[in-house]
Amino acid sequence: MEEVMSMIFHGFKLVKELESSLPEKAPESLSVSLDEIAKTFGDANERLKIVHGIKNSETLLNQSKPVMIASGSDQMLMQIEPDMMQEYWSRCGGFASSQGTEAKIQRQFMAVDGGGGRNLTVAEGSSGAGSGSSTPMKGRRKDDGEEKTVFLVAALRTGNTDLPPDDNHTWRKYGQKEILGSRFPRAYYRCTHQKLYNCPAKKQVQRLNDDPFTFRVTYRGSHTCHIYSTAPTASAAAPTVPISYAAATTGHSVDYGPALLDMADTMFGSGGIGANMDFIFPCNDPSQDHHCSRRPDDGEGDQ
DNA sequence: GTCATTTGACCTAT
DNA sequence: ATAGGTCAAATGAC
Repeated sequence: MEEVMSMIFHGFKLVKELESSLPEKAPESLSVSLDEIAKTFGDANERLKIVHGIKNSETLLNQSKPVMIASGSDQMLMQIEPDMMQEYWSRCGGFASSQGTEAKIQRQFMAVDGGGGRNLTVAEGSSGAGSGSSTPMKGRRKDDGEEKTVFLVAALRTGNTDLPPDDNHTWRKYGQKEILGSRFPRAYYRCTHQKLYNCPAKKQVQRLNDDPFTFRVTYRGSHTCHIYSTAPTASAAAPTVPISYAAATTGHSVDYGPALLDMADTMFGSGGIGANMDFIFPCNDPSQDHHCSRRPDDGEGDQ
């Protein structure tokens, strides 16, 4: 299994390298790079199937509820189980939204995919690249050009089901509102360190109408805080839920196999889109600024 | 006492 | 006018 993980992370590394050199990439060279990336994930996929005796990844999707990740700007795409989400959170310490070059790469893959791939979800809106504005304006509308990333995240099925999975950032709830046409209210969170570090990161959490066990989590803005904290996500309302526990209590598989398989499948194995690595492994990207991911023993509030 | 959550009011975009 | 997003006082937990 570690070998598969290694292959997949190597694939991500290749994607990152491609991303950074994209502007000056010749078409031939680009094609070679894409082939290499596709082969890496394809190999990982095949290896997974061998290791887990998997014949048809579709059946896995019926066994474990995935997490969908989408970009509000570019209508995309990813489906990952909660434990995988935790994995990349922990590796990257945060998330970032697409903009600029990454968005271009993404669109290229959208074209390759033809838009007919399975496991796709369409994110709301079509807002452009984020402005990162921290203008203290009340009641600003959701599609005002600020960057936005949408996740569909499986809720816990036992314990406190009101909590979305931990995302390695600390949030303070500042509002809740009934939304027209929605059975469930939308909760508004901002970064715990908003005041102290003027961190503009925010997120909204809302249950889906047709699936109360799935949260739609919308992230806006980037973390600019450079502090770690211990408070649990979305909630000081409950004790910190260990990552593994969160995954286990969802009733979903805690085995990386199916998750990685599907990830690879989605991206490359079955016409997936896949170049949106910045949604999934945004780390090492100097243009992104998430530094306030959680660390076990540091308490830092803003009040 | 400190800090997070709740919730009604307010502000702004549509 | 309405809906979505935010503020801030009240409240509760620790």
